[in-house]
Amino acid sequence: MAEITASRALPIGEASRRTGVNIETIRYYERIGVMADPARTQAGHRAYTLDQIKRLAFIKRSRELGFSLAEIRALLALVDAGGATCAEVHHMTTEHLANVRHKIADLRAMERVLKDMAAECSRGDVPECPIIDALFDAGNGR
Amino acid sequence: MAEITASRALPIGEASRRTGVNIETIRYYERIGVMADPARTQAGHRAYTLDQIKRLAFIKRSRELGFSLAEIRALLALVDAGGATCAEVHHMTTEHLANVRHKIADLRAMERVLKDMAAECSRGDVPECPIIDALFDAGNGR
DNA sequence: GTAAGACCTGTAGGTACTACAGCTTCAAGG
DNA sequence: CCTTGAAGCTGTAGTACCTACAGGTCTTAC
Repeated sequence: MAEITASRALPIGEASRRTGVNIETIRYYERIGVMADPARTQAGHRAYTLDQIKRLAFIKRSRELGFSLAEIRALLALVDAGGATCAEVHHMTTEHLANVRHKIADLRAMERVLKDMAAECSRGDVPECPIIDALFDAGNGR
Repeated sequence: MAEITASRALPIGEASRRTGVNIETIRYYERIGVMADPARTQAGHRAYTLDQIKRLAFIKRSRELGFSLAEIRALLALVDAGGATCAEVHHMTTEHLANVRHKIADLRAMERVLKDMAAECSRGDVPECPIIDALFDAGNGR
């Protein structure tokens, strides 16, 4: 539907549908300056070009990969400056990758402890619980 | 210092030092009702008992394991009610564990994609970057 | 006595949204 | 032509979990 290039300016609802980004979120991105202000119709409705929708999709994709809006802003600035060298982008990506790996390590440490705690629990209908004890004692044990 | 049991009421700074919880955070926990209001000195300074400090350590430990404050509130309510059955606590823990594992899976998916993107990048001093392309195209490709 | 440090309250900011309220505009049917 | 419902608009407030002031009081050590 509306695959013909003639459809130059799309309303926000269509932008949302095409990118999967919530309408309120699109307006939020505009407010904080991650998305440039789009053109407006006479009535004041936002009118998006296909390029702007591509940009929105870029943001979405980057968010899905865990980039912060600040990082995305920097990536887009690199793209816009034209002088986005591959090396710079690579640097940002590997930094972010290190971040993600750090988070994974943290979560895996949590996972281990939670698993062990749960394993020691009788699941019984009794008031004594080794999980609660563990939660209390770890603070003490230090 | 002050290791003798006679030290019954400790100021907030000492509570912070003993638990590793930031002073402002302790006050925040009090404000939102996760920590009960402590006794006060004549001057209005907070005076913590060792039990309250244990409770604070419990919250810290639980936060480190990724429990939300809402979950911690529920855990503490179970403890306080006295009827904290092991089964209930076990249920909350395994639910949270599932949550943690889900997050790990998400992050690992991110990690894979980021790693692959970075690997395809020449790191060169050139404006064409496969990372940027990937970020733009994935949104399109759907 | 005084000066540094610890404590107090209350408010604002940060991140990334989401959800209203209360209004205007557009599109289609009767 | 008019109405109705969907979609759009602005602006504000709420979510989670803190953190960081500002501007004051109190305690402690010299």
